[in-house]
Amino acid sequence: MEASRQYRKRNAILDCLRSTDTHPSAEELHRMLSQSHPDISLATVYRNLALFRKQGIIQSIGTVDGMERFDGNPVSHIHFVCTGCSAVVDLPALELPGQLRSAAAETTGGQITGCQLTFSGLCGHCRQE
Amino acid sequence: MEASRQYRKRNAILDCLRSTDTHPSAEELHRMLSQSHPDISLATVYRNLALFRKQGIIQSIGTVDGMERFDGNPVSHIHFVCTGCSAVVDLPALELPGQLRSAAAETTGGQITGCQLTFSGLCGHCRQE
DNA sequence: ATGACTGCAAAGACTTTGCATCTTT
DNA sequence: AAAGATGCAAAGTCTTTGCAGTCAT
Repeated sequence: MEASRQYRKRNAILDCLRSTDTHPSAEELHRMLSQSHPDISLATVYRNLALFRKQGIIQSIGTVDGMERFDGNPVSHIHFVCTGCSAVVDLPALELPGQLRSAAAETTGGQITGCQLTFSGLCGHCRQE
Repeated sequence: MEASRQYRKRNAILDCLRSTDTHPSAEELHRMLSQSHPDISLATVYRNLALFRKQGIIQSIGTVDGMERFDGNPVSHIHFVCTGCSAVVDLPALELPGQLRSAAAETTGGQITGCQLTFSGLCGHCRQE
């Protein structure tokens, strides 16, 4: 399709982020993309990540070890960050009580637009070392 | 007292952080301290914040607008971040259900050492603009 | 003297931006 | 021709670090 050709790299970035659960940084994403798109620029990755976030189709889960980490799933959910290897994993089985969110909304005046819950600790792999 | 003279600035930094509820960045803290300690260096602020955090007597509440923000209260608690002015405030009335934490511990293998919950939205002041 | 803390400036790391180029319409 | 996307390199920010100087023991 002609129309999509203009966005080949943009789409590749989004697809790549969506196809992984490692919550990569821009640089990690760039490294992953380099295999299929050897000429992709790190600046393009940064630019498109910023665009996607502005569009609300991805989310940033904050800074780990000085690097911003991204999640292709824009829906708020709970994460676990390993303090040893900086891995970030989803905890899909857990959910924040809606009551807590509404309590926060009440306290702050009713304008909660986002929330982020992150647990931290040593992952199973790092625990063995 | 002689012994404390060596730590005058270190203590001043900790006191300053503990005496505010604005969750300042290193630079904001430095600005605040400049009034009472005109010769204090930004590097000293950074160095001591890193030390305090390693000691566990303060905590970082993450990066807001590219700058790390600190909390003189080392006990984990819930925060609200304004997406307009980047203000960070405590929500002391709220508490994370212990059940959620234990569920996370179970899922990850029992090694949860920290957690951080942050709500975001527009603060009352920014809402009026 | 020795160990510890600090200021200053340089270095480092991550991210953003300007500009020319290339592609698509 | 016009609009949009990208690569490259430079610039920008926040943070850390090396080193010399100072203070306390």
